[in-house]
Amino acid sequence: MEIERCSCTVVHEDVVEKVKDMMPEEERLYDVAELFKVLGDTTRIKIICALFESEMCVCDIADLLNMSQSAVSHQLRVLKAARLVKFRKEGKIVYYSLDDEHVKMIFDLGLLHVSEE
Amino acid sequence: MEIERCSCTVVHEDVVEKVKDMMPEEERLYDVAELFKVLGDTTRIKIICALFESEMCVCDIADLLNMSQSAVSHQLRVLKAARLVKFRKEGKIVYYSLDDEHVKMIFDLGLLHVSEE
DNA sequence: TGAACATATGAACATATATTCATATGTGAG
DNA sequence: CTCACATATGAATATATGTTCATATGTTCA
Repeated sequence: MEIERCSCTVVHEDVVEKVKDMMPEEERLYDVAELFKVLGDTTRIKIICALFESEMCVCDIADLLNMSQSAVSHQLRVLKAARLVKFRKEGKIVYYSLDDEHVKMIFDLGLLHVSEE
Repeated sequence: MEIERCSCTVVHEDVVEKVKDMMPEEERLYDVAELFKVLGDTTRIKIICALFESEMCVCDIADLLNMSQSAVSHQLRVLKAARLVKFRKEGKIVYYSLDDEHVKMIFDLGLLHVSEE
């Protein structure tokens, strides 16, 4: 028993077929969405934006954003999982920096989009 | 009475100051995060990806993604609010297409990032 | 005008997620 | 070894958000 999803009778089947062939794999699309989801949070965008300028330790970031150390650490974890930031340890201090060159480009394009008009 | 946000004593004040000067306005960062949040959903990414290939009506999209017309319409509303898609009406059919050239570039960079290794 | 249909929308519900709080881990200094 | 400190993490809570269901809007055609 099939669930009726599209009640419309006039579907442009040729278009749908053509598009279906061109669509990347489901998993790829999921991963891309996941990446943008990570970028889609004010706190994380601020962290990334800060790291454009300089590597920073967790305390620096917490101080800059006026947030708790814990909250920052949690978000750095998410950024790290998305391979957006990397870190180096110097004694007990952990310095975070950007892991990727694309991020700057993606961010700039995003900024451009929201800045238009 | 001030809430203690960063309990750390060793903050690199010079770095924090320098970064603070370089940070875009709070509002801009909020908008950028908002844009990526819109891109950060599987359904919406699929819709955008489909529209790379061709304009489509709501029914086409619902059929392609095997989703309800209502769910698709709700998501198109979000995409429209973010100025990512535009539409034209032809009788009772509404055709959606991409509103922006950046989106393709942003998407491709995202795809590149998640495709690496 | 009225029926059929494509799309939009509001409310409700279920799920995801960001921050807080408490605490654990790991490192350097004495 | 022990204390102080920078960071990480788990559980809990509050909030945001995607989909469904029911229904409204608007257009075409008879």
